[in-house]
Amino acid sequence: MARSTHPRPGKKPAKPYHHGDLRRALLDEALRTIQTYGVEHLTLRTVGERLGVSRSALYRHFADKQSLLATVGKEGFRKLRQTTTDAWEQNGRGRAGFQAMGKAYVQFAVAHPSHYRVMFGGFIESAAKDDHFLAEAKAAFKVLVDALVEQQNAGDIRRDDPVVMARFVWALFHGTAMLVIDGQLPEEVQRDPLGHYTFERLYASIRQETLRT
Amino acid sequence: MARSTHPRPGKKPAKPYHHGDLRRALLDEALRTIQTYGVEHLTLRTVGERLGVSRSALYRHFADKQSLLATVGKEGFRKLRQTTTDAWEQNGRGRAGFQAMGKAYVQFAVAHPSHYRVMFGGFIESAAKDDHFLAEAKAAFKVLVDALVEQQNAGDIRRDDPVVMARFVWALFHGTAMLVIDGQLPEEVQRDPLGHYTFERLYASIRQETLRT
DNA sequence: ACCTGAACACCGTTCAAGT
DNA sequence: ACCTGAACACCGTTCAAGT
Repeated sequence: MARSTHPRPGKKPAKPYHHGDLRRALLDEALRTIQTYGVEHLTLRTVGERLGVSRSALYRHFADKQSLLATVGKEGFRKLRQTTTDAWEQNGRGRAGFQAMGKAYVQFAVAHPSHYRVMFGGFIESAAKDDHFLAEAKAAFKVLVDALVEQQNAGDIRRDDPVVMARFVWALFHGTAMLVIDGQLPEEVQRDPLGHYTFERLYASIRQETLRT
Repeated sequence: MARSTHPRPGKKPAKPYHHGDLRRALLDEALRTIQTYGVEHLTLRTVGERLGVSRSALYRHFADKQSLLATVGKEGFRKLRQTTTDAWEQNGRGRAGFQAMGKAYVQFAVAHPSHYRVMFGGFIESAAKDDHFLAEAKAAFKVLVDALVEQQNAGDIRRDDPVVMARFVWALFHGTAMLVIDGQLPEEVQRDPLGHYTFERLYASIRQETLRT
């Protein structure tokens, strides 16, 4: 553990300067600021100050503010993936699991509106969306595709191209989430994010029609 | 038409200082900057400079940057309303008109992504959303509701609460628009914004089922 | 009534210098 | 290797002063 000589593979020398893990601390503090005050109020100076660190210390760990933001967004996609996966698996998959997944999706956005906006709101310039970011976003989308494929195999829903179906479903979840956190939907809808009606109509549109022979 | 004596008590003295209508010019220039470089690159200084006017001249016409942005957003809702109304009316209403309306909606977002983001992306703080802004947003939504009611009366679609239906449809349009302008959907989808599949599934979910007696 | 110009309190980012 | 502190070129907003 006392190794301080390492060419590349070394990422964390385990012997820090100020913090145990300043990079992690910066990310946490940034997220905290974003959640509390919104992305537009996130300043590197305050983040540094709050950690008792110079405002330029951040540049040891991130290329710039965009890079910090991209990492925050990336971690958002990971959390979103986990919460939707859990909802799907812990609610018996199938139709009930799928509904739980949709609710979990929208609820994530409602619970972390600013974080969700960082992921989708155009704050991260495309130049900053590195491979890790894109991979994480893709993985979150794949959860949806997988859930659809499984329901297709169970004969519950239509056998359309699952990726095309997933985009359709995603648009509905995403649109609902965005409208809710933008305050465009009334209070009542905020309490029941992905409402019964929405899911009923969604499922009606993708379920396997019983063939009339 | 040659009236320079205007209806409402002294708004524009018709005798300007620098520009014929600096307020209008500021809005146009702001929108131009937003469309070209994005909201996050909009600075009052550059807007002023570009119009050959001091950077503080703006404060004669708007309370602050938020107020300018709110007006830009408000005008976006008006344009959106006009384009969707036109699509609906010029395509024979009914199912075809409704599809045209959906396409027009998403196409508006694709053609003016930054403008659309100003309207929905949380750039305008809720304090800045005055009555005019909210009224314009509401009016844009009403177009959708009206189109649904008309289709209900024609017996084409379900007789659910039209406002609830409209929210459902809106979420789908909005989600599609947002995902497209965020680059989350592949190129092909960008060229055909509200794809055939999406509309097919949407209409299947809201159309009036033929009753089997 | 409308606009200017200087001033203020903020930004993100860079870079020589410290340990 | 990691961080500091001063410097730079930017912001939005205010306000006395000009016409």
